Order: sequence, then C-alpha cells, then structure tokens
Amino acid sequence: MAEFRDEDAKGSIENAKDLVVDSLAETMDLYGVTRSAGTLYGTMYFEGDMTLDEMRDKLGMSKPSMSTGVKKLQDFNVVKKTFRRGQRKHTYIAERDFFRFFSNFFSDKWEREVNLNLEAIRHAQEQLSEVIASESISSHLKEDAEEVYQVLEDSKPYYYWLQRLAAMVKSGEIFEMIPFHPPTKEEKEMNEGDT
Amino acid sequence: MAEFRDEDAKGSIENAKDLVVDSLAETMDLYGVTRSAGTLYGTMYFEGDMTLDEMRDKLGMSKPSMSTGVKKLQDFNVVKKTFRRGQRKHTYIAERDFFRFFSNFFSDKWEREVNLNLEAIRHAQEQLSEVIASESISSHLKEDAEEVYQVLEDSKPYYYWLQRLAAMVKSGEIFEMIPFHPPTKEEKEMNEGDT
DNA sequence: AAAAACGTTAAATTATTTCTTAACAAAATT
DNA sequence: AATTTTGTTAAGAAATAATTTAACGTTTTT
Repeated sequence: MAEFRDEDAKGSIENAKDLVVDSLAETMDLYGVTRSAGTLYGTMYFEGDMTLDEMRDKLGMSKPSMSTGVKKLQDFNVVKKTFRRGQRKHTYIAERDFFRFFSNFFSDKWEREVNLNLEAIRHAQEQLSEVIASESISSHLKEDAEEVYQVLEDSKPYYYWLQRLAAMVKSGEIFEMIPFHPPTKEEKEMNEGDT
Repeated sequence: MAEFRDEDAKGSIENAKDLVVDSLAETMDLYGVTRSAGTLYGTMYFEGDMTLDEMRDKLGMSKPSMSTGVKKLQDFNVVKKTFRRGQRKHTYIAERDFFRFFSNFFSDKWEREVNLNLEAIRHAQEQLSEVIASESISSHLKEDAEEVYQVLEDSKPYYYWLQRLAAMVKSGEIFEMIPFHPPTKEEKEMNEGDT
C-alpha cells in the first residue's frame, strides 16, 4: 500500500516537472527555437548533466535527434559539454541560471542583428551613392536615392544602441542596472487570475 | 541614352532596398518570424502604407498570403491599420521606428514568457506541495519533491526581473537609461571588415 | 436593390522541416 | 591490433507549415 502511494508521488513529481518543461519549451518556441529542442533543454534543466543515451531514454527519441538537438542548443550558448569522471560517453549540461540563459541567448541574437543589418546598409548606401553621384540621371531619381539613403542613415542609431544593449547584457552590467526585487503588489496580481 | 541610365538607376535603387529588406527578413527569421512575413515587413518599411493588392503586386504572392502575413505582423505589434482618405481598400503601415519595433516586439514576448512560466511554476509547486505534505510517502521522495520545489522557487527572481525589463522597454524608460551615442571606435571597427 | 469589389476563411496542394533508420567514422577498450 | 562503443552524417519517411485556388460573406458603389 505504501508502495502504491510512493508510485503516485513519483508520478506527481514527474508531472510537476513536465509542466515546467512544457512551458520552457513553449517559451523557447516563442523565440523561434523548435519545441523539441526546447523540451530537450527543459529536461536537461532538471536532470543535470546527461549523456545522449540518457536523453534518448528520457525523451523516447532517436539518438541522432539528441545529437542535433544538443548541437542546436550549443549554438544558442545554453548547453555546454562537460566532463564526468570515469565516463566514456560525452556529457552535456544545460545552463540553469536563467539570467545567464537570457544573456547568452539574446546578446548573441542582437549582435547578429546589428552586424547583419549594418553590413546590408553599408552595401545599400554604396549603391545609392553611385546613383546620387552620377551626372546623367534625372533629378527625380536622384531624390529618390537620397531619400532612401537618408532613411537608412537614420536607422543607424538604433543599431548602435542595440550594440550597446547587447554588450551590457553580455557583460552582466544590465543586471546591476535593473536590479531584481520581490514582486510589487501589481506584479503579483497579474499572475493570480486562476488559483 | 539618358533613358537607359535612368533605368539602371531605378534598378540600383530597388536593388539597394532589396538588400536591406533581405537583411530585415533574416533578422526577423532570427527571432522566429517566418521569412515571408519578414520580407513583407521590410517591403512595407520602405513603401509606407500599402493595400493588400499593392503588397501582392510588389511581392508577387497571393492576396490571402498578404492578408495572413499582415495579420501576423499585427500580432507582433509592428504593423497597424491606417486610414487613407478616399481609399476604399484597407491600408496598413509598418512601424518604421526600430526602437518602437524593438519595444513592441520584445516586451510582448517577455510578458508572455513571464506569465506562461510563473503559471506553470505555480501549478507545479501545488502538486509538489501535496507530495511534501503527505504523511505516507517515503522521505526519499519527499526530499526529491522539496529539491524540485526549491529549484522552481529559485527561478522566480528571474521572471520578476524580466517583468521589470519588459515594463521598462514597453514604457521607453530603457531608452533613456541606455542612451544611444555615436559608435565608439571599437564598435565601428567591428563593422569594417570588408570595405 | 443589384452588382462589383474587398477581405477572410476553407480546402487542397506544395514545400519545408523534422525525425528515424541505416551506414559510416572516430575513439576507446580489451 | 581487433572489437566494441560512441557520435555523426546521409538518405528516406513522416509530420508541419506555408501557399494557393476557390468559395464565402460583407461592404461599397452605382
């Protein structure tokens, strides 16, 4: 009989973890990470370091899927390879500090955004400059080119700002700047709709 | 002859815009927005307000695609319906201020992340509490439940912090806090690899 | 009021992505 | 050195997602 209750309790604990794993997966889905990668991350979040075989057993998926999933999560900088003494298989560990998760994930994305777009803008402005400089082109078109040039020029401050933000997030400076605190009354109320 | 140069110039301008449209689309792809929605946004960014038919003509896609694409972008709060006087067709306009784009896009996502996960945590902790409170369960399992409970509890400060960040981004406070400035020497160097 | 135009929804097709099984390459053990 | 064991790559199958055509309801114009 006690045996039976223990089985129930075990299920309850697993169930509780699954609730959170699912919401972590949905969160990552929000940012364009596939649900299965998100589920893998969530699982590793609770299980600590794991081998590919352990992941496969836990998730009931194939080993190549685990391999590619881990790789993807490594690309996002939220999973790292670890050493487990006397363990032949590779082990991997998920970033369990969500502040660092945030930092790694978004600073990377934002840096890529900045580089990507500033480069596109540079090339675009080069082309536009040719049109603007050319003598044998109608003034109407030149004005068009100038207008587009200016629109691009005006967008640069945003990218410089984002670059700063990314740096501050990467360094952790942002976490000093915006301290965390116990939730205010309003914040608590926002999450007490359906008790 | 001048006619011909003008055609070239027109192509150059379109080409320059396309470069940036593509990088905007790739950027949005980075955050999980489909490329075609990103392309649509980029197009609207340069064209100003547009009707569905104008989008269809510009992108060479079907009207329902434009309709659903616009709807998606409205969900992200980066496109709004506008009034164009004496125009029967609906018109839509893209958010052209990237600061506001950032603000609308991320504050929404982050709020959803917070609500989603705090709710999951609340439910999970309820379940775990039952296990912890129960008399007829082995102490080993109770410890497990308590450990998981604590892990969840420890993650809450992150969500409260994210909630604050989202609020500051939404209100624009963050843009005062992290001012934008001309790029520093290092920042410029980062984007002058291939001139 | 009838006809036309517009936007959305539904159904079907197409394309893309994800996942698995199978084959391979690399590493470690015996 | 030979044999396992492990991880990744390749190819095929399955599942998802995106796109289009067609149909519908609504609004606007005449």
